[in-house]
This record gives sequence, structure tokens and C-alpha cells, in this order.
Amino acid sequence: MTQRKSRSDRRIDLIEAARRAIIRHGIDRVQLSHVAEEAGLTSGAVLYHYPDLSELLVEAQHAGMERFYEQRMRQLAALTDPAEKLVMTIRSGLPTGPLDPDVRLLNELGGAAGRSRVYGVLLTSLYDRQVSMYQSILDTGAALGVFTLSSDSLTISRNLVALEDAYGYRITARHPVIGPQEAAELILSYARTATGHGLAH
Amino acid sequence: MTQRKSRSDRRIDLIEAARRAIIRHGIDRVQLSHVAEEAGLTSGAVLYHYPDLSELLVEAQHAGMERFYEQRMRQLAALTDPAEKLVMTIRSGLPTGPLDPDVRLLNELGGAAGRSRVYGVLLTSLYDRQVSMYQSILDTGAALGVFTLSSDSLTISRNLVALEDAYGYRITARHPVIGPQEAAELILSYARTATGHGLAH
DNA sequence: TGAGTATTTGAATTCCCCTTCAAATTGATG
DNA sequence: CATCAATTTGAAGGGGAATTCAAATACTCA
Repeated sequence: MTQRKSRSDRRIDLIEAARRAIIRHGIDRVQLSHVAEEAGLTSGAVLYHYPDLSELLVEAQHAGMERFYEQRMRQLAALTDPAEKLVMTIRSGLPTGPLDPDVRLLNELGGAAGRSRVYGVLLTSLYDRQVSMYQSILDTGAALGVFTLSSDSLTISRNLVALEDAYGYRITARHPVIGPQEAAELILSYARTATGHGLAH
Repeated sequence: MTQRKSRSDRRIDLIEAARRAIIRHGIDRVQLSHVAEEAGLTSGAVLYHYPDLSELLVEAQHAGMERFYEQRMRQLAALTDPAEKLVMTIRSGLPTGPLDPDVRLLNELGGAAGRSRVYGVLLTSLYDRQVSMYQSILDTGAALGVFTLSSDSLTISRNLVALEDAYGYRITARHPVIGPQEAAELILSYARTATGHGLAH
């Protein structure tokens, strides 16, 4: 029998397993047995901890999102120069390649968010937080006189996050020309005209 | 019994029925009986024409895509002024609201494109065609001296399509603030700085 | 009109997955 | 070491959807 674990440990395991299962099979096609397999357990054991699979899936999406966001914030905290921060943030919002698990997970949400309120709210709140993240960088840069913004910081920030999102989809869909490097360059092109800063990288 | 139809007519019907079924139930949740119901037939009849449901679904997605693209091209053909064309194109790339069936259909593909090569190729090719569409508008405008492009037309076009895509997701996910009008304004803000044109609307 | 073929139906079958639950196992606690 | 509760297994059942297929029906063409 698989090693027993405490309630909370097992729940964390299961959330991780669900995350992997969603990426592998899709948010709408993933089954109990997939999650169980990823966790190295049987379906019954999964059900013991999460009697409702859909609840586990929501938690997995939520956790994946937090992870993505926290990671970006952490990378950001190491820098002080607004221009460097901006470049770093743009890069950290893009997948490392077509298989990047964090972005694949987020992309799974896109379609479901149109059908499910829960997923819609989840995705919307992530978007808004990311917008705030950019906005504070832009505002700081403008206050320091480093950036000369072409329009208000909210508009620019919304567009920057939107570009990240969209190129995330292109990259995971394996666009033959647009990879992480190219996408970063495209977004930077916008960021340059929007901030009036060269944004070397 | 339902009226009989020729092989090719029925296949066209079924593709349309599948398109509606996908929008109603989601690409990963749609089932044979949904398609049959939309077509006014029984499951057996659907299977007679498409022994493999997934093949029908791919065809339906493809048809939906063509429809979306053709519609945009048609609206475009009615205009001559590059600035008007640009504004019109931006608007026609956005959903009319959270329930817009064409965009919902496309969004359903996003996640699947990361898992399935077929869907990845479909989505990628649509993206590229939309980029070309913008590029020809921008190039024409630049040649006529109406636009002064801030970077090469390919970069700007890619970003414009990316912004459309991303705001399409936000709108279908029912972002409380960003609706069709707001999204258009956000994209126009970029288009203005990219073209050096006021782009009144 | 009648024969022949293509299409559609509807019921039977099969398959797959979720759910339940009694029994087995594990680990903690005294 | 013995007891007990928590966790996990595995098999049984229930339900829903895909698949199969013989029969019925609708159209075509001679």
C-alpha cells in the first residue's frame, strides 16, 4: 500500500497531482483516475480527501495561479531600477517554452472561464493583480522621471498583461516563429514606445 | 423520419450543428447526442457520416474560424480609408459581449491547442492570417503618408492581433470593467501611438 | 411504377467512469 | 504490545454515453 500521509500533506500532494493531470488531459477531460495516478493512489483515496473532484480542480487552478503570481513578485523584489523591473516582469510573464506547466495550466482556464463563473472570477482576479503589478512599476518610473508615459499607466498596464497572455497562447500552441524570445521582443517594442525608454535587455 | 439529405449537404449541416453544440457545451464536454440534437437527427445518423466524432469537431472548429475571418474581411472591403479600416478591424476582432459565439468558439481552442497539434495548427494559422490583414492596412496607410509607424508593420500587427485575442478572453470571462467598448479603446490607444494617427471613432 | 441503394432510426450492447463500502493496512497513542 | 482511529485499497454497482446493427424509411433511376 502507498505510504500513508497526514491529512494536510496528502491534500497538498493531491493539489499538485491535479495540477499535473489538468495539464496532461485538459480541465474538462481530466478524470478522477488521472489525478489518482499522478498521486500514486487509487480513486477511492482521492475521493476520501476530496469527495467532489471539481472542488479539487478549482483548488489546483487556484494554487497554480498563486504560484505563478508569487514567483513573479519574488523575481521583482530583487530589482530596484524601474526599467530593469519592467523588462524582468515582461519576461517572467511568458512561458519558457511550449511545455511550460504554469502557463499551460492558465491557458486551460481560458475556455472554461467563459462557461464557469468560478473560473472566470479566478482568471479575472489574476489579470487585475498583474495589471496592478505593472502599474506600480510604471508609476514609480514616471515619478522618478525615468519613464515618459504615452498614456495613463492603467491603459499601458492592461495592454502589457494582455500581450503576455496572448503570446502565452501562441507559444504553447507552438507558433513556428514566435517563441519566448520573439514574444518578449514584441512586447518590449510596445513597452518602449509606451514609456519612452530604450529598455535594453 | 427526418428528411433525407445528400451526403455533402448533410455533412455541412453536421458541421454547423457541431459548431453550435461546441459553443453550448464546450469543446471538451460536447457529446454525440448534443450534435445530433442540434442537427435534428439521432446519434446513429451522425455516426453514419462521421464515425469519429473528434474529426467532426475539428472540422467544426475550422469552419467557425473561416467564418470569423471571412466576416472580418467582408466588413473591411466596404471601406477605403486606412484609418477607418484600422478602427473597423479592431472592433470586428472583439466579441460583441460575453456570449459572442464566434469568440467563445475560438477561446475553447486556446487550451486544447497546447495539447493537440491539430488545434495548435488551426489557431496558429488563423493568427497569422489576421496579422497579414493588419499588416496590409498598416503598409497601405504608411505608403499613403497617413500613418507614421513607430516600428515595423509586422511587429505592430502581431501586437494588435495579440491584444484582440487577449481582450476576447477577458470579455468572455466577464471582466467587470473591460467590455467591448473599453477593450476597443485600449487597443486603439496602442494603435494611435503605433501609427501616429488620431484614429477617431 | 418498382427495384435497388443510401440514409436514418431505435434498441441492444459495450465501455468507461464515478460512487460506495466493507475489509485491509498503517501509524499513533497509551 | 495492544488498541483504535485514520487512511487506503479493491471490488461491486450504477449510470450515462458511445457503438453496433438489423429494420424501417426515403430517395433515385430505370
